[in-house]
Amino acid sequence: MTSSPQPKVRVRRTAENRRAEIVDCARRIALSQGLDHVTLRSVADDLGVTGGLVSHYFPAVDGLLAEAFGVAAAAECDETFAELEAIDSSRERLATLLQRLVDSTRGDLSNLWIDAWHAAKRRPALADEVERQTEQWVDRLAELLEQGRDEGQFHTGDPRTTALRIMAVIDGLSVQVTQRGTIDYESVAQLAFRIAEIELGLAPGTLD
Amino acid sequence: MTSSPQPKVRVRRTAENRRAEIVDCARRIALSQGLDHVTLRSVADDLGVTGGLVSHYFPAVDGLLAEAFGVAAAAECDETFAELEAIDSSRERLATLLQRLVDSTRGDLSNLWIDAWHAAKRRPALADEVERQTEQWVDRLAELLEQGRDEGQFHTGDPRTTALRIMAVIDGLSVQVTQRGTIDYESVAQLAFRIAEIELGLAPGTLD
DNA sequence: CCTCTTATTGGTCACGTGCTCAATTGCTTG
DNA sequence: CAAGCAATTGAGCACGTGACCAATAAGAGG
Repeated sequence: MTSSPQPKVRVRRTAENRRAEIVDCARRIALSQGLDHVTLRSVADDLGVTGGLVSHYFPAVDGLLAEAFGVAAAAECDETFAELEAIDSSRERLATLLQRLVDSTRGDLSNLWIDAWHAAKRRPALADEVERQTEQWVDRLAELLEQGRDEGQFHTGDPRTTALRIMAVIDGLSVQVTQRGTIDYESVAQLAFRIAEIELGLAPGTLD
Repeated sequence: MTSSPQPKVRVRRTAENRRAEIVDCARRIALSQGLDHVTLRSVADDLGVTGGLVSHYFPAVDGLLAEAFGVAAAAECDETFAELEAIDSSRERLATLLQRLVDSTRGDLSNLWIDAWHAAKRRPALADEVERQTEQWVDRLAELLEQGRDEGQFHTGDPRTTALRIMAVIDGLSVQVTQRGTIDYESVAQLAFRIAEIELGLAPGTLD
């Protein structure tokens, strides 16, 4: 029994919807298979459309990669800080933040960031987005620290510098988890808490 | 004036020599243009030979990448620790080591490590080499710390854990310098010294 | 109902990648 | 000097990539 030649059912969407769908698909692929696997054809195939259509919305892949990375990174950042709003104490907000960033199940995101650091060298749009998302994390963390300082819970000279340092440790941690899995992970994860405590003049163990 | 058809002057080398030459060329390209640019043809062209010849010595590029990265990383590690041998005090040895790792002119190496972290996901041989080189750094640093502890200069529980943490900060620093250049670099660089001092029970500023 | 915009197709092009292989040619050894 | 081994060539294959473009049809507006 041969199927009768199916008359192409073209689903025609609004430009807005289609574009969003493409970005979301790219984001999903980036998180599950790596940023390298986000390609005109992989996205098109996944969506059941033509490569040319993806090209229509994103004349250069660079733009698609940038946007896919952007939404993925921004989503994590937004979610994380949204969770914190329910917490009263600045100290506990920071503790929760670190706890989340140190979670070894964050592997997908860690991998994504490493992919982005690597690919950004030859993709200007992605490089811009990486910088933007990095700024976002540092700024919001610095804001949290400043708030805690104003409440008298933290003692830090420049909140931004401290935020920068904490994020640098998180980056090192990302490398750790992607390269060696969870081996030796605890040892390094504790470093994040320790450095935060020291930078903020807190007693050891305050943030665990 | 057209040059007369040069009768192919084939330079025929011993297998050993040629192999070493190939690896060295790959290393050079990896450091100057990134690991991605190390390809059968790029190496072959640089050497004035055929792609097939490179393939002859390295049946799979994975192996070539691994070896190129290996020699580059090992060279830095060896040189670094060789420099330290002339120094008497463990404390000064560590200070010099950190000073060197924190140097922002280390950009080529930082880039190489990031390339390697990224590519290792799909290249088993490279992944092994990355692990090996990482071990190498951690082990030798741990050895230095242990020695210092025996001399009564450092106070650390587990030297290996401390070494792991210091190297994690260096990794974070590598990301910093490759992504944002030297902006905010000093702030993060100091973190390396600070964390080392704290882990080893040294007074702040001892290592600068 | 007709028209016009544009989302969408399908096919193609040029390029770079890793890898293969038979055919050469230089060197070494008997 | 002859023979054989192995370094080296040169050409080609299969594949995946980003990009391009003319043709088509769905939907919106007059």
